[in-house]
Amino acid sequence: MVKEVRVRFAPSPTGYLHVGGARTALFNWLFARRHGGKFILRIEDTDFARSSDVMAEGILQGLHWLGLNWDEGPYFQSRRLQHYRSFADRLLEEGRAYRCFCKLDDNADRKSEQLTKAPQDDIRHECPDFAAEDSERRAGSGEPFAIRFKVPNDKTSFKDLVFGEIEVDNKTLEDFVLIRSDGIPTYHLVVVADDMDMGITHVIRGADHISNTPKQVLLYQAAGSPLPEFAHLPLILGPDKQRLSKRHGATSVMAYAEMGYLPDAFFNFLSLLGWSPGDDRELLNRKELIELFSLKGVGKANAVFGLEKLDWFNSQYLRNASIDKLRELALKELQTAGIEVFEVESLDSRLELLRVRARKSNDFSTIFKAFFSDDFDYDPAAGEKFFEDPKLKELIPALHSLYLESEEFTLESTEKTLRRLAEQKEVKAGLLINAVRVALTGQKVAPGLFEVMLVLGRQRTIERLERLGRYLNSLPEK
RNA sequence: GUCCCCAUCGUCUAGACGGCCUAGGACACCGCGCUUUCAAUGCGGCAACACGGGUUCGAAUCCCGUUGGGGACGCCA
Repeated sequence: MVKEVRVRFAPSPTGYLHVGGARTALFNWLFARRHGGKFILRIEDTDFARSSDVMAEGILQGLHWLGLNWDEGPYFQSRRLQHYRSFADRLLEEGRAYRCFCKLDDNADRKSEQLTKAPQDDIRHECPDFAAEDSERRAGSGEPFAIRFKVPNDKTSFKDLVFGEIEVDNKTLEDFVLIRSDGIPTYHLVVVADDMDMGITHVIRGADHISNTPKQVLLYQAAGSPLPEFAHLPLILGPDKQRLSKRHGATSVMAYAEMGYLPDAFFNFLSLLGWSPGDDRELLNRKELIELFSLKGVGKANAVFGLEKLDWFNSQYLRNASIDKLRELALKELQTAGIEVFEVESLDSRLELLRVRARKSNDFSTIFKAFFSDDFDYDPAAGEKFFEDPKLKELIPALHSLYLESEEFTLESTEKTLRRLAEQKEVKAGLLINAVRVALTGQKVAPGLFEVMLVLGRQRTIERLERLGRYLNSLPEK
């Protein structure tokens, strides 16, 4: 019997769930589902200063939105502090770690210093590894200390399922801190302790953790524990190939939810960032994705997060959504926008007309507002372009009365009526069509005009023509 | 600066064993058709193996170097 696959997503609640984190969570989820394993959620909140419950909540919300349900957790590291202490104490006893009595301030600016400092071969921590008795004595006297791991003089390597064999000389590793002087464990210690405790079989995370991995490998070895499999995912960059940041616009997953992207579309799009099924398929639902997912399909090169294709995916999902789903989406969007929808009973026919044209669900409350509410404005640019002709002042009322009086109101009849009028008045049908389009939809682009009429109904069509008539008359003479 | 990693169209990518690649698909873009507009759709087009050396009968695929990019170097995660 093969060991059950157990993977985890371990965000730190110091920010929202961002695109990169979501992709990591997504791959972990896919991998777990593919292998019938467990997807575990763990909140890495040992940085008390920067962590917050609000952020943790936001991350959970983002995962929910994407449909990334977890099987265990969320575990909060802040509630497991005792656990980590004993791990560190054991390393201390075994002489694999030592107390560091350096003053905190001495190290505060270490980072900036390091970047400007001349190259140095050995970046090993300067704090002496005191003799055991000495160390005990100082600790006993209440002197504050941190616990550092004693990096052995050797080389450390591990196999990465994506990047292959990676080896570093331990000389390039500092004696990193395991327990801070305030007693709180650091990242390296807690990840390893938890991953061991939770029986994580595959550590799937961003490539920014590659250079952290040797330190963690050392910890596994010190603990005498077998290594999990590691799989590092290439990073997601902004269009300028720089690390994705607020400069690039929205990086929070929930921001995409608010912009009107569908979770399924976002899910699909994200799945293809850094991974490929190996063939040309792109529109893949969750079930297919689960079946197809493999770490072998993960590429090594960083990927740029580009919005055009996301938009395309979204429009595809909008187009293919069931009418029930579409209605739910539109209603929700219109509600949040504070738009009161007329004739909800006949909503579906309008949605069917719009679905191929919609790119985001926000479109329903913006460019397609006139299909749901009588309270809409003419797009100024559209008016400028199509209301110019003075003949319209006569034509629109004429059309209005024709529609009012005609017996039928069908696709054919409405078109015939309009075209005949244009012919009689010796104007191009386009003149009327364009103006009427703006009258009915407020926009210069819309679905086929006569379909729009039908879907709005005779009554509304007439009312809107009337409205345009009044509007034209209110316009100052040229 | 040091260490690690990466490198196919503008973007996402296909490309197990080197020959099936005059490098495929998708998005975007540009034409044409359809058409009352836009979208959709049909057809067509533009567009890449970073560079230089090897290895080989043969390299996008292997090796080395160069250049470029990214990541990591915290008592952050």
